[in-house]
Amino acid sequence: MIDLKALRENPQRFIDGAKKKNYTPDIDTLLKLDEQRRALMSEQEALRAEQNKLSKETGPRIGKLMNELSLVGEVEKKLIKAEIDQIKAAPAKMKEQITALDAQIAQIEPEFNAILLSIPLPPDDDVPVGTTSEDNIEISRWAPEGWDWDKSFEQNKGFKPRSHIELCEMHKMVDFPRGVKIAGSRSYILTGDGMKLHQAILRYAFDTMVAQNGFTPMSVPVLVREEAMVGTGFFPGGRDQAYHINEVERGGGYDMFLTGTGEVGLMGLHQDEILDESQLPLKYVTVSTCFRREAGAAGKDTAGLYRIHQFDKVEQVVIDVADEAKSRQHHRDMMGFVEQLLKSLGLPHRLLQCCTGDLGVKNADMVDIECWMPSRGSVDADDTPSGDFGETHSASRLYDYQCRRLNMRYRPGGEGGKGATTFCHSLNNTVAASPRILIPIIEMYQNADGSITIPEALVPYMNGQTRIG
RNA sequence: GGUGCGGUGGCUGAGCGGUUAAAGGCGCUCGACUUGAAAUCGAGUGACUCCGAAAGGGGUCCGUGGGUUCGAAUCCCACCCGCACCGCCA
Repeated sequence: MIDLKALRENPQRFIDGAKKKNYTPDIDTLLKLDEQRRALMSEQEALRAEQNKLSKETGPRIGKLMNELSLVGEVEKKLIKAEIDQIKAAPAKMKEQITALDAQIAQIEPEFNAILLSIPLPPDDDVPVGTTSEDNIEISRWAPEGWDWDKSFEQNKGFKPRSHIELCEMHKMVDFPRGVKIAGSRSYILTGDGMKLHQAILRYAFDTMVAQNGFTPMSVPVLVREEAMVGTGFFPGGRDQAYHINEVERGGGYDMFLTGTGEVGLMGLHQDEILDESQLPLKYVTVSTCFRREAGAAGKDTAGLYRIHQFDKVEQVVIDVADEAKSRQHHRDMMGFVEQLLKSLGLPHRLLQCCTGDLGVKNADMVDIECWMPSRGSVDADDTPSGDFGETHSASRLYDYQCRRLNMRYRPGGEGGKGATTFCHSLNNTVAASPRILIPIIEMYQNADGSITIPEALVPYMNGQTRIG
């Protein structure tokens, strides 16, 4: 959520920001509603103040009279009752007005909140302006020794690549038909070495974050309440992307949603808390199953392990003080951890600075990391794919947008600090999402005969196995 | 699923119709004592929001939402969450 005060002071900044991101929130209406709402509220507050003052004066008086009532005779009783009624009349009138104002405010509120929640965080000024992912800008790329970016896979390796789909079938690593039989389109079953490799990469990524990079390991719920989805900024915008467990319809108290990333659980941890500055930064890592409806992606990437409804992901999250420089440093660090991991796996990859149009509501800045996937890209006359990058990671910097929604604050000023409570900054980044990351691993480590060499770093996680097929 | 109890400030915990933003304790801040520290003593210390340059003032908040009442943390209803015991299942 954006800062309403900041919006009042400088609406243009948010109008421009939304435009750069290709969003069209009705900011004018919001400002109007905000003004109306505040006018009504201060009117109501004035009445309340008067009411409070009055009841402070008359309250004890009524109490005293009520007491006397039981002690006196019939004649006095009548007199006292009359006095009580008189005293009661004044605040009763005020109550009517207050209730009426209440109703007016309640009428404004739903639209007001809906617009406020939908206003995107303006992108940072150093984020390139653009409309689609086409406008993203490559920052850097890396490949292991022996890989020449100017040459095709065949020229590099001396043989034509097989796609991960072919390779998985060859070695019985994935059973697509049965996955579809059980769970429908975009479903799969990892089998044998496929499942082993999947577990190996997840465990390797997770262990690295914990043991080398100092992250605290956590488990998280993947079935969550709506508040967690709204709080982390995925709702209302991304409602279509989440599976919805309709518990209310069958008599339950509330509906639930399957999370599309461990970020929801990790960020939800400290919802509504005031943290001690000395606790920060919090660095969490989790591995969780992720669910995505892929609504709107019909017909896109239908084959293989690239775009699927369910996968597992190691996710890193950092929560720290509201300091832009620190946030930027965390962002770099978190990307560094991924690069380190990809280098240790020998996977060619690049960093892409996402343009404003590709950011989504909650990000001020986002960098995607893409691995080279030989089976992607265009196909030549010979039916050989050109290879292309495929997104495997996404590193987001959100300032306080998410923590504001989650009401996650800290007290600045050192131990037990005395400063005004401040919303934290948050960041998140993928560490490894599998099976998608199996695509570059399998395809880049294939040999001419179709066998697959296990990347050295994963061998310990494969019980010493060095080869598939 | 059944029964019982409970959800109050950064934490703990009292209050159970008006004098309650809410005792006490812990924590924290400042001060005194001390060579320094600990201990001790004294003072202070909720969040959010509106108006204001500030000083200051107003309002809201005792799980959430309704209701009763002139007035609700306190009474009533619904829901959410937690704990204990029983039952059932792993």
